Amino acid sequence: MRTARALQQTALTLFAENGYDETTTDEIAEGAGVSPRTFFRYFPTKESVLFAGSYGWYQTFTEHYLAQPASASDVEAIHQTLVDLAPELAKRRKALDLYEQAVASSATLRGGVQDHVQQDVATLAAAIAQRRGLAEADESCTLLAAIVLVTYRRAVLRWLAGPATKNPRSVIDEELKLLIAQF
Amino acid sequence: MRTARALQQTALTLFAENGYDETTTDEIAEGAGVSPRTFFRYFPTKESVLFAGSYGWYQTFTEHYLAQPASASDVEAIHQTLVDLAPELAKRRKALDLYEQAVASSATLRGGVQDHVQQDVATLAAAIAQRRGLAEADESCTLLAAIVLVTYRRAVLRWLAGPATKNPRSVIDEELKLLIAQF
DNA sequence: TGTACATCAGTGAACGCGCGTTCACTGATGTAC
DNA sequence: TGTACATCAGTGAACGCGCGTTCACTGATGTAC
Repeated sequence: MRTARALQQTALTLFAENGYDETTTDEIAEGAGVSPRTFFRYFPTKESVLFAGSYGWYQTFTEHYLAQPASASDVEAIHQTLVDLAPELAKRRKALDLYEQAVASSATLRGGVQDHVQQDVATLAAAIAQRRGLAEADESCTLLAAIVLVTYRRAVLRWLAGPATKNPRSVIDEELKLLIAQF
Repeated sequence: MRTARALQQTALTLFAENGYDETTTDEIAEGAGVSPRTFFRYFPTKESVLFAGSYGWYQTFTEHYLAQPASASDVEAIHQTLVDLAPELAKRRKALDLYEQAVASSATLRGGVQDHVQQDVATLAAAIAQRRGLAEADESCTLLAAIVLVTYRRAVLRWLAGPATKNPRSVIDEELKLLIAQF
């Protein structure tokens, strides 16, 4: 497992520095101090080394979301949940920054990200449905989930683009405010 | 140019039928009745054969959008514009259907689509800014553009999933209604 | 009308490259008795 | 304490595959004069 971690770290750094397409699996293996063949012992594809271990975020989202007071509207509850989780986000800033640099470097990766986002939309939609007292997510829940994720992702990218000292909370507040003001 | 068209048509059909990753450039060339080498005379990459010629939509969008009455809100004006262009959309249903089947078959393609969507977001944001009397798009314009495109893409996919006889307008109306009801 | 030349769509062959697979191996660590 | 065996991380070599490139060519069509 130490080797797997080393491969992931090396890959993340090289992808961010030199670009995903410009980085070969051989280079990653070399950087991690193992033979080229060993890479494929741990990761079935080149892409999977980047996405491994990026789960769990939206599970904790669901927990916090369902704990919001019933008096809050859906959008208010989502907003408050994102604010609750902002400190957690701040902790992961460095890794997220490398990750987004890697993603920015390659259309292939953006495809993979999109697939993960679709998963997250489904998770979020299920949480919204549950809070609304529905058995399962309908089109309305899914639409809201998709919109929220677009907005949230924008907030994260804007936060990463700014100074490292800035709190993510203020960007999240601002983005949500912009969202509500559209209607 | 006849050859280019033949390659595009063949590619679209093969991608939709057998999947993008499972289709080789050699097969496309063979289907179009030319040698394998000829494919790369017309398209620099395999991906580009799918995206070639999918421009212009958002230019006509901008025209119609700016012609909406000033009394309409941004969202109302966008809604009306999409309704205006619905017949145009209906005409292209067959091609769009194949295109979306192809996209659904491959993560690589979804990456390319995402890049095009980002272009469209910028175009749309510029149009919104213009209608608002701004010199250039600010964060608010870009956010609205991104949200609208997510919503519109959902509408198109839902329309394609339904019976071929159905008018896209009703799905667009419904989706926009769902959007507004969230706030 | 005929000759010379230019242009341009399409071809053939060979190759580089990087991902991912297959098969058989080494060498360290642990476990049974 | 020592021997036999199992397990498992990591390796080496060779290969298939498909994208995309490079270089030199053919053969049809058009144009100049």
